[in-house]
Amino acid sequence: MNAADGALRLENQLCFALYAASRAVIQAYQPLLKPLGITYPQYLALLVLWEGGSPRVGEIGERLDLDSATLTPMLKRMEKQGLLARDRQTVDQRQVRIRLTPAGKRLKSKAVGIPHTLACRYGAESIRQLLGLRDSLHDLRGRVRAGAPATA
Amino acid sequence: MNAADGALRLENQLCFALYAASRAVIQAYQPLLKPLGITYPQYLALLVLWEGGSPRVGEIGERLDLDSATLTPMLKRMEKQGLLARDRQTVDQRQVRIRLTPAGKRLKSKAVGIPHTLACRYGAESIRQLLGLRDSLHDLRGRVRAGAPATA
DNA sequence: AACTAATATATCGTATACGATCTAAAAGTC
DNA sequence: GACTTTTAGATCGTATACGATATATTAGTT
Repeated sequence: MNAADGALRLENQLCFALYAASRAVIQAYQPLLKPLGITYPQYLALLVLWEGGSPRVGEIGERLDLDSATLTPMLKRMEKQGLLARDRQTVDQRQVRIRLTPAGKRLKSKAVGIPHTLACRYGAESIRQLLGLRDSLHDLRGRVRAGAPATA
Repeated sequence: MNAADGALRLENQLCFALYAASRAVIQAYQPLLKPLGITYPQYLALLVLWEGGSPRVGEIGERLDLDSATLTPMLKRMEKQGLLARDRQTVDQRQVRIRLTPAGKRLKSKAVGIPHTLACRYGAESIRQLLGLRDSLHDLRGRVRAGAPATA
């Protein structure tokens, strides 16, 4: 019943609110992604690829904040599903470019309705609120990451 | 370049803002949790246990939104580390109660400073903003979960 | 009491995450 | 040009998540 109890209470933690909300939203995507045969992280990778171009593994990683330890196996699974191809470059043989197959490109048309469907499921009073929340989260991420390097 | 492109742009997605911010914040916890020898989900379970009592696996799961498939292995790891004990009840042999060992209780004193340290790392202009963000996230989680049952 | 339904965990399989390390190739240096 | 450093991915080990199923036990029904 001391002061620390309030500070350590689960529901008071911003981190838990984030963790729980993130998982809840990802679960809300499941019924929409299952018909497409993809997982939520795969959907994020496809969002990057649908924007065009043939990014390298590392470029996708920069967008999603994921490293090759996560991306390489995931991209290989997507390759096996026929959604994309992984081409090791000849100019710089360290690099691997990712490009969508026709099947991967076709999925985009099936996905266009997803953001709107989810926006409805968010059930917010106003879109503006959701946009504000989104921007606050991007800000928070930036501040937390900025504070990360102990050498700064 | 049609309207759908904006809707499918990665940075426009609230879900991605959540996903990325959640992972960034969890990573910010790592340097603080490593000295305690625990992971972030284990820290969340300890927050529940430090509140007192000997909750069942399912009760911890209700608080954290996690099921036994995730909790049972995690709690077993924590048991092996000597942080807690898993007692199958004799009254109802299906139930397993979790109670902290002295070592598990001692960890609390090492953790009391963590929320404050993180609050600083969030680098927000005001605490009020962070509290507002936290509450918005809890609201969002409630709305998304409420919309989940397709039979409702 | 025998049978059925519901409940509480546990287990299994698959897919992330991520720190640490490995490998190969490119870049920089003397 | 041989040597060192850096870089891009890949691999390994461990720890979550979570849908699906299994197991054991209790509750409910007739």
